Amino acid sequence: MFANVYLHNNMRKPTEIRQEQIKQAVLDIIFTDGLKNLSTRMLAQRIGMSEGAIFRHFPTKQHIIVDIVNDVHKDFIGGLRKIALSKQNPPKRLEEFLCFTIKYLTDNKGITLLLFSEASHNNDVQLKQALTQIFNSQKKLLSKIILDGIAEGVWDESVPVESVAMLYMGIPVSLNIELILNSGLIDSSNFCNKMFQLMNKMLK
Amino acid sequence: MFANVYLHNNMRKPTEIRQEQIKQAVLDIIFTDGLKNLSTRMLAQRIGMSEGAIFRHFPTKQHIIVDIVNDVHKDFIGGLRKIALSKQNPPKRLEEFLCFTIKYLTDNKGITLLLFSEASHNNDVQLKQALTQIFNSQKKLLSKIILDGIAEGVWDESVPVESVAMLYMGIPVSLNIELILNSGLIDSSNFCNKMFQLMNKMLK
DNA sequence: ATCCTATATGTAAGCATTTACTCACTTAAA
DNA sequence: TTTAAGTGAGTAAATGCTTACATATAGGAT
Repeated sequence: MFANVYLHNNMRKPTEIRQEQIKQAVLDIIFTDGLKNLSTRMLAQRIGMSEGAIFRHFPTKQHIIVDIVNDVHKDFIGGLRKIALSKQNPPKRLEEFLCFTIKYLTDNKGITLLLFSEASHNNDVQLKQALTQIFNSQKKLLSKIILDGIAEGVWDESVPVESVAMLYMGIPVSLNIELILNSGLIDSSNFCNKMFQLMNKMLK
Repeated sequence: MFANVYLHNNMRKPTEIRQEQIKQAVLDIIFTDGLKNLSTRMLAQRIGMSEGAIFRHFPTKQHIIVDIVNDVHKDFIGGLRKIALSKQNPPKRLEEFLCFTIKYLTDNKGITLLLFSEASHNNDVQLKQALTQIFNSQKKLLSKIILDGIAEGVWDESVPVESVAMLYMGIPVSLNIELILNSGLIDSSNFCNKMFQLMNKMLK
C-alpha cells in the first residue's frame, strides 16, 4: 500500500534518454567551464548518476563528442540546407538562414566552443573531417543563397562571395562572446535581424 | 682553442629569453593541439628542456597564460588604440585597424583560440576580467572610429554601431577557422583588404 | 493478477596513466 | 665563489575507464 509512496531518486531510464541527458550535460559543461574542464566525474555529478553509469550509454568520452558532432551535422546543417534550397527569394532565405543559425546556437550554447576548439587539433582524423565538413557546408550553402541573389539581380554581382561567407562564419562566435560577457542574456530575434540588415546592405 | 667548437645543446639562457620561448611554445601548442592538450610535459619537450626547468621561469602553468594575456593587452590593444586615436581619416583608420588585427593574430596563431576558450570558464576571476577588458576595448575602439566617421559625414548616421562592432569581433575567428582548414596558408594583406571593403560598404 | 527470469541500468571501489608541481642535487656563467 | 639555470626522480591528485556486484524493469508462463 505504501510501497509506491516513496520515489526512488535513482529511477532507471532507457539508454536513449540517458544519452540525450549526457550530451546535453556535456554541452552545458563546455559552455560554463570549458572543454578542458570536461571530466567524466563532473559529468556524472551534474546528471546525478555514478561515473560508471555513463559508460553504460557511451563506450568512451570521445564517442559522446562524436555523437554530438553528428547531431550538429544532421540538425543544424540539415536545417540550413532546407532553408538554402527553398523556393523563397534570396533575401528571405538569407534572413532565415541567419535566424536559424542564431537560434540553434543559443539553444545549444556549448556547440560553438566545441566545434571551434575541437577543430584545432588533429588527434582524431575522423572527427576533424566531420568538423571540416560542417564548416564547409555552412560556407557552401550561404554562397549558394548569395549567388542566387546575384543571378536574380537583387544583389550586386561584384560582391566577393567568398569573403561574405567568411564574415558570416564569425557571427556565431561574436554571438558566443556576447553570451559569455552578458551571462547568457541576449535578444535572439533582434540580434538576427540586425545581422541580416548589415549583410543585406553589404550585398547591395 | 677547440673549446668553443662544440656547442652545448643545453646552453643556459637568461630567464627573460626562456619566458619568451615558453610563451611562444604555449601559443604554438594551443594552435596545433588545442588548449586541453597543453601540458607542461609537452611544453618542455617542444622547447627542448626538462619539465622542472619551466618552473624556474614561471611559478605555475596558469601564470604563463596570464602573462600572455597581459602581452595581448599591451601589444595588441595598445596597437589598436594608437590606430583608433590617430589623426587619419576614419576609413583609413578602419583599414589599418583591420589589417593590424589580422597581422597580429596570424603572427600569434594560438591567441584567438586562447582568448576565446579561456573566456568561457569562470575558474579564474582575475583572468576573466582581463579577457573581458580585451574584448570590450576592441569594441570600444572600433566604435570610436565608426562614430568619428559618421560625425565627419563619410558614413551613414543610421548605421547600428554596436552591431557592426559585433560583426568585427567575429573576423579573427573566421580567420582562425580558415587558417586551420587551410593549414596556415592565407594571404594576410589580401584578406584584410577584402574585409575593409565589406565593412566600408556596410557603413555607407 | 502473480511469479519467474533475462536483461538493461545502476553503483562503489579500484586500476593504470597523466597531470602540475617539488626537491635534492649539479653545473654553467657572471 | 656566488648565483641563476638546469636535471631526473618523485609526489599527490585527477583522469578515463573497468570490474564485480546489485536491482529495477519488461515480458512471458502460470
